[in-house]
Amino acid sequence: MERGSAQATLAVSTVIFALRPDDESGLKTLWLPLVRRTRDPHRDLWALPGGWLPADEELAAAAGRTLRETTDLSPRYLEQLYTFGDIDRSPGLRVVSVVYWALVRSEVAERASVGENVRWFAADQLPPLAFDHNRIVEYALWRLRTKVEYARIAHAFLGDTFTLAQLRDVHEAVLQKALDPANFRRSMESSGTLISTDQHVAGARHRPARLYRYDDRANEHDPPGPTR
Amino acid sequence: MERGSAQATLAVSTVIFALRPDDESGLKTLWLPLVRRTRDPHRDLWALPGGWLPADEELAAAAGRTLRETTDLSPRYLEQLYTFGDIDRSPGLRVVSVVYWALVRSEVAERASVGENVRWFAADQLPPLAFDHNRIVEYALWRLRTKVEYARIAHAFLGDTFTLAQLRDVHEAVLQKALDPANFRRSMESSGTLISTDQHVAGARHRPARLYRYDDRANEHDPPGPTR
DNA sequence: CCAAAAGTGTTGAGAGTACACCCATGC
DNA sequence: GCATGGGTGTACTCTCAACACTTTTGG
Repeated sequence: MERGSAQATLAVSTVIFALRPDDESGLKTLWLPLVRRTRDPHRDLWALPGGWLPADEELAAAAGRTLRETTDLSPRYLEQLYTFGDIDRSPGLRVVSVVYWALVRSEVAERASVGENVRWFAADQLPPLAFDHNRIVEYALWRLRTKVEYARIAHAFLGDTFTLAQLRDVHEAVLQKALDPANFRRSMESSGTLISTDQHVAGARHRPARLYRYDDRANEHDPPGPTR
Repeated sequence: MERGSAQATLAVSTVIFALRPDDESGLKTLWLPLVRRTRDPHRDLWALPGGWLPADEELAAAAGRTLRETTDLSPRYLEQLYTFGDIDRSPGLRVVSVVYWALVRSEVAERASVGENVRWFAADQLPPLAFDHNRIVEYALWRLRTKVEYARIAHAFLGDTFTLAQLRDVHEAVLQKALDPANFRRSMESSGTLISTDQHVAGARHRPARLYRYDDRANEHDPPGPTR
């Protein structure tokens, strides 16, 4: 097996999700940051953050780095999504992109740096993007919504402690449907991933809500993923 | 974004599963073909079939081609598994491998070509393999066993028509546990992926079993995968 | 008739859903 | 008090596992 002369080029891109209140409805929806391309191909179109893979950098590290470079944020969740490598996905050059998807904290994303060439978009109202990036985002959205282990995912959008209402808000925003508060409480309590604290949130004109914490030990068991 | 000088090299490998009766127990178990490395690194160790990615070949096509080259078989199922790219996974050279997993027909795999440098191994009794290939196979096994849409997968191991007992055998071999025939029948019948034929299999000293066919239309709906 | 697997019926446990209802707070 | 969301109780449906039972063949 000798390495052939004609080679494909390796890139790493990241789909970064955050939860932000919609400007009009106020409901929380999924947003993601895109970067404006400053050169051809697809100059001036919006695209996923990413870049060529340096030979001395791990794949996930490259994804996390481009995430920090474009948003000044650190990922709370980062996972490989898929590798896209269609021959004609980039004009002229054969580019194979290993795509990651990441979740970042909502509140932090509010004050995240946005410049002329970085902008946040509502995930389901994207303009036409460069390359096959619309398809990639669609697939990332599908993966997010059909992911079984919601526990880690929902937690990635929240702070260290949170109320069940906040957690339910996250689930509702991701799943795009209302959840019964009573049943949601029970299913969370029986999932074994939550630790109830003694703290409560006062200040609202109703009964104070108890604060919960995520149980990190819940991760130690099952995940037989590719990275161990 | 200029392409850096130091580049990683792209390879495509495939984990190929077939169902064969174990030599001793006679029970069906998962087997996979490996190729012996004829050069360094890891000369003489067994490894997954694969090779460098030609710039003019699609990823899945490269996976299917190496499958045919090593086994003379055509894949009945082929899906991208994961992309492995740890810096130190190959000594000396930075290699990023896009790994696919495939299923082939059991009976056909029986008479598949095996030479000095190709051999079939029981999937859960592998020797130490080259590179990180043990880890890759482990992950492929996990994906196979936790895959939700068993319909397509189990069908990939069978012929065009099959009895419910044969289909149940496949499920039992993959899941490594016995299934209740009555309940299995009902769950299959209600899944909407089977078409019952009027044919029956005679010759056994018990009631003849009806033959079923897989309903290809069942695939047209849901799959929002990365490839459309 | 007998063994063996095909195929049917029935039951109970558990998960998920809908919804009525009580609790504690700010105003 | 009253509105509001936090939190509890309960009944209903549906899925699934367990298993008794009937059917149809070969020997």
